[in-house]
Amino acid sequence: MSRYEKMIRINKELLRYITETEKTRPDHILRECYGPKEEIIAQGKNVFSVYIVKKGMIKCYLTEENGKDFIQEFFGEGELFGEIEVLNGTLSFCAVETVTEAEVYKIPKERFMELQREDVAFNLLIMKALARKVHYKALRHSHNQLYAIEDNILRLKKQFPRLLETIPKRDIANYLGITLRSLNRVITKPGAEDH
Amino acid sequence: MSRYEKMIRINKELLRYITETEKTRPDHILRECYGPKEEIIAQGKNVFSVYIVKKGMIKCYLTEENGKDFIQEFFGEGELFGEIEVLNGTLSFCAVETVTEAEVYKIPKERFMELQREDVAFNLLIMKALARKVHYKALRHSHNQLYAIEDNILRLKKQFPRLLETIPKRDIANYLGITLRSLNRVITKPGAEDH
DNA sequence: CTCATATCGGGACAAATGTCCTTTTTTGTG
DNA sequence: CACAAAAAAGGACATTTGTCCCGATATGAG
Repeated sequence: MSRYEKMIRINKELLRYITETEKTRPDHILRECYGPKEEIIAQGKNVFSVYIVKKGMIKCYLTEENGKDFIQEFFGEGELFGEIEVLNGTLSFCAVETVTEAEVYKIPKERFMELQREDVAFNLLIMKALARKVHYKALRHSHNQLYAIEDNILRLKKQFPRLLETIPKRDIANYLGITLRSLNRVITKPGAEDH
Repeated sequence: MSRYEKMIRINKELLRYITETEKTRPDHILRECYGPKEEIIAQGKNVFSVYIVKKGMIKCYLTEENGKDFIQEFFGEGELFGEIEVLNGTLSFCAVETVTEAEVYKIPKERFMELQREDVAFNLLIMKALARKVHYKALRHSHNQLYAIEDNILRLKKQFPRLLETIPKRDIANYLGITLRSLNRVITKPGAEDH
């Protein structure tokens, strides 16, 4: 693992905290359930709430003007989303869509901002979550850019051995910012023990 | 410009705030001056303070195990650094080094965390700064990955017309995660009016 | 001024990656 | 089951990008 975070992002601390908070002070903390492949946030639209994943896997991706998709992150338990747009008052620059069935906590933005001011512990958790995202993105971009596709795939498989059986190839390719063809070539390549 | 942020990051709001704060409540807000090409933070070391750029241009880059460098950001006036490591309690994953002469505000980490709790306005500014970084990195990574080198350079030149005369070629290449040779090829290429 | 050192520019070739297509397999739905 | 649609696999070729050079041109220290 070394210094790298797992491919599918999780945040146990935040999950624990929000679970607790929802039990003891459930004011305005909602819950929503989704089936697979449902869109939670659309690209280019207003974002009215901040979300924390309770269960399931969710992907966050953006479609470029040339039609290509790029997956920014896979969100797992405890991961946060929607906070960027709420904090900066911008439209969503990504689409957020479930991969598996999923359940999320949903906090309306006004309530979220209120919580930031009132609840110091929550505030710190959110700050840390943001800092982790920056850190993660920095390392990921650097790697993707500075190593060949093969190295990047090997790295992913080390972080997440069941990668190829769990996540559709197209998503993996979009996560790496490469074509499906290139992904297949590298996977099939002699020496790359599939399994 | 459209939805893209400038290449050299600035944060006027934060600069204004810290300037004001330093005047009226200068407790533990220090100032430091650097010449060009001085290292402010070393990769892999402890970070003891959070910094805000007062003046000058600073680069933030990381050296991969294969010896290649990747520039994460160019910091201009008001930009924040060191906060990731302080918040997460990790070692620096980047080196931070002045490009031009520069002056920075320096806040010891204990004082920074204290300010987070005490000063709601400052806290919100930092949260927003973090959210901006995530946003910026997301768009940048997506572009770099999904477009050809030529498009990426054109985009940079649109954001920052004096790019090629201001920043050394090697730095531009490291910022794009490409080789110097590839950069030169694209710049020289017929049709790419240099100027 | 002079030498050592960065920076710059580019030729020639190799390797990596993308594009375009076709085929097969799997999956989901009536 | 039958069919349409999605996912997977991969051939053939074009293009992009990297590697390894070498020479020219600044730039800075003594």
